[in-house]
Amino acid sequence: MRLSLKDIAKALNVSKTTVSWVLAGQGDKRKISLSTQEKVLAYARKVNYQPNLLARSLTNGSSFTLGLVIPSIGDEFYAHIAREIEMEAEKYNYSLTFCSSEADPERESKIIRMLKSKRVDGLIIAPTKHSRKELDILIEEKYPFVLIDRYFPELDTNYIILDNEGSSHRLVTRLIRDGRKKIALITSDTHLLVMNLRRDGYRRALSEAGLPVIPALYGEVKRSEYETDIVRVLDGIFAEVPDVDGFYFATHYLAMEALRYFYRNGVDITAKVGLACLHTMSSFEILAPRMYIVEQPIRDIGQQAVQILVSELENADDSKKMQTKKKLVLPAIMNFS
Amino acid sequence: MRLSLKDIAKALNVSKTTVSWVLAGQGDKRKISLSTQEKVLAYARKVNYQPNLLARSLTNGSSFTLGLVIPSIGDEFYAHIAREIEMEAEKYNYSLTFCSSEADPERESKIIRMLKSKRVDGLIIAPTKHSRKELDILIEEKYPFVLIDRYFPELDTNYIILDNEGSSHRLVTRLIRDGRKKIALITSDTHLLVMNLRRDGYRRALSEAGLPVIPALYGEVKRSEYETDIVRVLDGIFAEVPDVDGFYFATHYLAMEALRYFYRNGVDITAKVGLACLHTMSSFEILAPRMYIVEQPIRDIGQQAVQILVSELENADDSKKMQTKKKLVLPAIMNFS
DNA sequence: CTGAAAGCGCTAACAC
DNA sequence: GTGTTAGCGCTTTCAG
Repeated sequence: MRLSLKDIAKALNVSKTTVSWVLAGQGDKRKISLSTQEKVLAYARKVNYQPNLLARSLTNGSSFTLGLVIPSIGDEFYAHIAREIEMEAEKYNYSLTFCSSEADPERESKIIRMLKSKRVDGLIIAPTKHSRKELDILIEEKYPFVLIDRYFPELDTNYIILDNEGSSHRLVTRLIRDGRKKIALITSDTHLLVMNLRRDGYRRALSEAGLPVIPALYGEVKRSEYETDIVRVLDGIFAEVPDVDGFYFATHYLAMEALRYFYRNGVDITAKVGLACLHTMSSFEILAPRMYIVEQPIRDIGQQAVQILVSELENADDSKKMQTKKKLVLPAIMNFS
Repeated sequence: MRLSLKDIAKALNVSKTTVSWVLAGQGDKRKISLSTQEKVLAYARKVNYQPNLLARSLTNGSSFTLGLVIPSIGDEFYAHIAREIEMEAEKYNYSLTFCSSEADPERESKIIRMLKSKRVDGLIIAPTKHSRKELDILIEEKYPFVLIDRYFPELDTNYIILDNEGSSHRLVTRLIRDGRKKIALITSDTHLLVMNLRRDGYRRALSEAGLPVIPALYGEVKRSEYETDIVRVLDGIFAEVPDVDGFYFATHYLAMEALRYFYRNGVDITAKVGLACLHTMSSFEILAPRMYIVEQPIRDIGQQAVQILVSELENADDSKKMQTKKKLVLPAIMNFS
C-alpha cells in the first residue's frame, strides 16, 4: 500500500504538519528540531514516501500540468513542437497532457473542456478554425493559454506564429530570381487564416515581379484525402499549363505527396520545375535537395509558448486583469538566401 | 470564478449530495423527484458547471489518465504509437500524459516516479535498458503497466513487441533470394535485447543459406551521434568489402542516414546493393521504393497496450494477485513476400 | 425523497 | 518547536 503523510506522522508520533513542513524543506524556517527533521526524512526515505500530487494540486490549486491541444501528434511538425514544449516545460517542472483534435472543432471543444476539468494550469493550442467559441470562454474565464501555429487576429490572446506572408513572399521571390515565370501555388485548408496569408505572399511576390496571377496555376487540395486529391490537382495543372516551371507548396505534406507524384511521373525537379515549400520534413533534404524551404522555428515556438504560460501563471494573482497578451510573429528559417 | 457542487447546492437550496446524484445521472435510481432533477440540471447547464476532476480523482482513486513513457515524442515511430494509444485510450475515456525519457535511465526513473505521484492509473512504457530497478518497484507495488517495443524476458510483465528475430530473418532471406551474398548488418543500441534478436535473425538467415557471417560486414553505429558515425561505418565497409551487395538496417533512422549517404555518394541502390530495413519512415516509399521493409504493427501495439491496461484496471479489486500477464509477440507487416 | 457527515491526502493559518 | 484544525471539491454511507 502507498502511504500518506498521516501514516508517517502516526508512525513517528508527530503531527502531519510537522512531516509536511520537513518534507517541503521548510524545516529550518519553521524551526523544527534537527532531530525531528532527521527522523522524518530518514523514515520517509526508508518507506519511499511519494506525495500524492492529486491531493496537493487540489489543495494548492495548481497541478503543474499543461495541456497541449494539436491537430495530431502523429504529424511530424506537431510531434516536434510537442517535444520542444515538453523540454521547456520540464525546466519549470511542468508535465504535459496532450490531445489530438484531428482538426475537428467538436473534438477540440470537448478536449479543452476536459483539460480544464482536469485542472491543467494552462493550455497550448494549435486551433482549428471554428474553435472560436471555446476560446471566447477561455478568455472570459481568464484561463491561461497561448495559441501556436494559427491565430485569430480579432481575439486578444497570446499567440506565436510564423511570418506566413513574408515567408511565402521570400520563397516565391527566390523562384522568380531563378527565372521561373509560371509558378503554381498548391494549397489546402484554405479556411485557415495562415493559409490565406501564404497565398497573399505568393501573389505579392508575383505582382512585384510583374508576373500575372494565373488561375490555372492555383491548386487547392482537399485536406481529408490529400494523397489522392493532389494527383487530380497536379494532373490538372500540367494539362492546362504544360510549361509550368515552378511549384510553391503551402505546407509540407503537400510537397511530400507532390514529390511522390514527380518521382512516379518522371518530372525533372531540378531543370524543368523549381520547387519551394513552407515547412519541412526530414526527408526533403534527400528527396529534393534543391527545393527552397522555410522552416518553422520549432524550438522558439515551443520555448516561448511555455515561457509565456509560466509567466502568466506566476503572476496569476497580482495582475490578472492587467496582463497584456504576447503576440509573436517569428521570422522564418530559410535554407537559401 | 469556477463554481462547485456546493455552490449549486446552496443556490438551489438542496444538498451537495442531491446535486451530485443528479449530475451523475443517478437521479432516477436514487429516486430524486423529477422537479428537483430538472432544477439541478437546468441550473448546472446555465452556469456551465464543470466538475473538478482532481477532486473526483482524489475521492475515487482513479484519474482516468494514463502515462506514456517513450524515448522521444519527436521520433516518428513513437509519435505514431502515441497517436494510436491516444485514439484507443479515448474510447475508454482516458487521456494521456506523455514524457520523453531521452533513452536516459535516470530521467526514465524520475518520470515514472513523477507519473505515479500524479496518480496516473497505469503506464505504457518503452523502456531503456537500465530501467529495471524502477520496473521491479512497479511490479512489487502491482502498479498496472505494459511495456512496448522492448521488454525484459526475465521479468513477469505485460509486454507487446514485434517478432524481431523472425522479421529479421525474413528480410535477410529475401535479400539472399535476390542473389545477394555479401550483406552488411548496420545496427545500433546493441545493449537492447531487441537489437540482439535482430542480429540473431540476420545470422540465422545467412547460415541457413550457407553464407558466412563476415565480421567486416558488421557495422555498429553510436546512437548519440548516428548522423556522423554512420558515415564512418559505411566508409569502413565499402573500404574493406568493396563488393558488398546488400544492407540490412536494424532500424529506421539508420536506413534514413544511409540513404542520405548513398545519394550523396552516388551508390546505386537498385543494382549495386539491395536494401532491407526493420521499421519504416514515411519517406522510404519514395526514397527507396525497392527496399524491403518490415513495418511495426503500430495500430495493434497501441490498441493492445491500452486494452491490457484497461482490463487490468477494471479488474483491479477482485484479481489483483491472480492477474496473469499478457506477453504478446506480434507478427511483422511486410512490403514483400 | 433528501441531507449530514466522513473521508480522499495535502497545506497553512493559528494556536499552544 | 509542534499540534489542531479547517478546507480544497467530490463521492457515498447512513440516517432521517
